[in-house]
Amino acid sequence: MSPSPERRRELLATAAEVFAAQGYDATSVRRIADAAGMLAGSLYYHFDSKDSIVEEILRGFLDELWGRYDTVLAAGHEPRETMRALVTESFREIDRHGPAVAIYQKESKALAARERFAFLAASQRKFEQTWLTTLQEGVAAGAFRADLDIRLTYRFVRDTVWVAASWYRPGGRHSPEEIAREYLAMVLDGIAQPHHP
Amino acid sequence: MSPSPERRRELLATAAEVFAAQGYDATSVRRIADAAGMLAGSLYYHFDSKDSIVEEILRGFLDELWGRYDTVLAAGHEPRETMRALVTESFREIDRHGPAVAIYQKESKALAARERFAFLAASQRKFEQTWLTTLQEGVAAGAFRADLDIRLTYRFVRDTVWVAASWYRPGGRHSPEEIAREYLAMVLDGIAQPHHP
Amino acid sequence: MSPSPERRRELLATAAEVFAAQGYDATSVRRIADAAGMLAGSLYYHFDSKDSIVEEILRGFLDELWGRYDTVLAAGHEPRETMRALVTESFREIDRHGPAVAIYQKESKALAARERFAFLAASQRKFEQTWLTTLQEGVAAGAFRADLDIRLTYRFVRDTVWVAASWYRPGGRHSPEEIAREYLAMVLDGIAQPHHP
Amino acid sequence: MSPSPERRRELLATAAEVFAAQGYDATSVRRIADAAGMLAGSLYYHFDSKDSIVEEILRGFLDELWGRYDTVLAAGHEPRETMRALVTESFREIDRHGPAVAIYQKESKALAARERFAFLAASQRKFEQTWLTTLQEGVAAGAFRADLDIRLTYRFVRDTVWVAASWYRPGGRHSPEEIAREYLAMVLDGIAQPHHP
DNA sequence: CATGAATGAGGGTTCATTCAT
DNA sequence: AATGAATGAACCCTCATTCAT
Repeated sequence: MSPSPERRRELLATAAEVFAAQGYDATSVRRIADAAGMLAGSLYYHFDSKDSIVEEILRGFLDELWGRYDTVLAAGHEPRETMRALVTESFREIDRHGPAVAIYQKESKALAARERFAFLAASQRKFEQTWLTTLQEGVAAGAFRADLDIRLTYRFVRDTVWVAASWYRPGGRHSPEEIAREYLAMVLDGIAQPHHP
Repeated sequence: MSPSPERRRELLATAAEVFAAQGYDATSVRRIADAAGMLAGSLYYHFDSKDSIVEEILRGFLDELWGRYDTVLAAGHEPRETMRALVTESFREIDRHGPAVAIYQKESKALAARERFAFLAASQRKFEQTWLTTLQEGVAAGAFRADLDIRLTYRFVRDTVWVAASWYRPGGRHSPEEIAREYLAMVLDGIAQPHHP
Repeated sequence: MSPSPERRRELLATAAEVFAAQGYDATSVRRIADAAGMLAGSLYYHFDSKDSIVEEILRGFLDELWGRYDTVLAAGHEPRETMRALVTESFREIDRHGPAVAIYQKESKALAARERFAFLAASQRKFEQTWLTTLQEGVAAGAFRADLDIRLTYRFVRDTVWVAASWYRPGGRHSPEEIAREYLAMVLDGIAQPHHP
Repeated sequence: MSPSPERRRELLATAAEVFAAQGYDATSVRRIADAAGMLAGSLYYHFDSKDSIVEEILRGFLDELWGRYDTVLAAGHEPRETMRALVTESFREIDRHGPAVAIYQKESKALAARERFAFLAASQRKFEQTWLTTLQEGVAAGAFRADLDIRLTYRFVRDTVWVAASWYRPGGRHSPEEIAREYLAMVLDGIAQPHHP
């Protein structure tokens, strides 16, 4: 539609930041336009609607994420390594597209109920499948404890990873790889001192 | 203020469910009134404003929660037991007031910026203090690994616990105590099989 | 309707004060009820509606006023004395029912357009008639200047008298009779020093 | 703010007429929009709020008025001439901005209590100062009667001048200068035939 | 590309009024 | 006589969206 995809990308980045900071419903189109240095009406030259803006933000994020996830999964690692790679890619995604992830984390549940955002529900199902499979295979292979409640563990893992988007700031003290390592250490081996009485 | 606290409590429960399901900003006062079987204007006989409704929901939740937390902390357990008790109380609170916790989890960041909701920021600081202290004492006592990044661990723990409010349904397959146990097993001892190569 | 006319009169006095202080439209029924120490709905035991309250206030004021005016007019004084008596009665009315007069002064123009308040327009016409006649007779009798613009003078006189209700406080430094005397001195003989060059 | 001051001025004139006719509180924003041939919401493209509309109307009126008053006062006339000039300017202002003056006359007392409209109270104080000084100097110079009650006279003069806005119609039988002359004749020399027994 | 001006729906809220108790 | 609770209409205002320029 618009002849300048760069301007589009700039506007999407601006919108994502505002959406992430204030919430989708609480953010007015005018607020985004202000941040972009234009009038509200002018945004409609670039986008069809407010909905289409979040949609594009979320699709962009999920497309990129699944590109990386699929590469990881196609590599056919053993479960522990698969988990490590998925978690690392997730934190990298937070590093690259923090606002988009924050929007996904906060708004996707409400948005997914609407037809336009059915892709969110689809992605979520695929996500769940991926993790459940990985965890099950890990248990089967003896890499993970045999007494794990797989669904519960999946939920904990999923939430902790994404919720990091709400506090992570790029360029801060920890690189995404460091955070991933720390997180995996906690989840895999626990925070308790092993042979403590 | 209003001499019928029962009706108030009913209305607060109704409002909490709607807020939790749709988000605070996306929920109109009319929507709440519908769910309560009355007209929008009638809500204003019981409450001053939409803001005052969430405020009361959140204050009620935090007051009860801190009552229990303070009891735990006053008991002077060793760090591992303190952690166990705090996590268990948290899941119990989710069991009792799921919607309130979900609202807290999703909206408190945006709300806390407003003067009216300064108590949210205060509670958050106290929360952080409590966990950081518990973790530090645990490390000092040799109960937790010496190489923990305390702040990072705090964030992971905090988020995973509260985010459970978004999927937990009371009366489901798992009691809050079971979920707490499972969660603690994961966080304390990890999900990895201990002596796996 | 109500078996206690005293309570009614109290309530009317209270309402008149609030209406005078804040304006009819800006005053809510609840505000009046607050001032009377009851709930808004309870007022409807005594009165049919908000309109009926002002109506009763204004009718009471005009009935009393016209009672006095009619007595003055029936006395058949010469024009100057008639004017003096009318002005004095007006300031006495302000002294007795200041709030009612203030309401009349501020709201009657807007209210008079409505059928229910047609008596206001009727009173205004009678008022105008009375003053025009008095002034004309005064001119004819040589008591007032021959070159007066009667209608203009009527308007000035009418407005200045009633507008005093907006600042007059009973029990203040000036009695209504004093104010009337001062006012008449100004209007009849002017404020200028007679033989000033 | 808005780059089309003409439209703004048109809308302000329309709003002033409606406010003057019905009263500020009794006038809905929708009513103004109707009179302007647009929808209620559209007014908010031009103005921040209903309050800001009256504010701009009243500020415009007072700014212009004080511009003229200050010129008169700076000329250093003798008291009688000052009074004549002030009254004449007042009626001219009514001629030019009748609705604004009518709003000022009817609503300023209630509005002045609010912080936003503090400039009304300030103007009123300056107004009072100006008239009291003029009258006092007139008495001192022997131009006005020595036995005048200055404050009382000020109130009468102030009210009669402004209250004329409630009946004056531009383009009618009397020019503002004629009305001023008639008014001054009454106030200065009285309406009584001088040597009447 | 962007603006200026408007629309129409819906937002939170207030209010006069009603009525069973 | 008065309360407690509710109604329904209207209020001021915000918002996503449109479109001629």
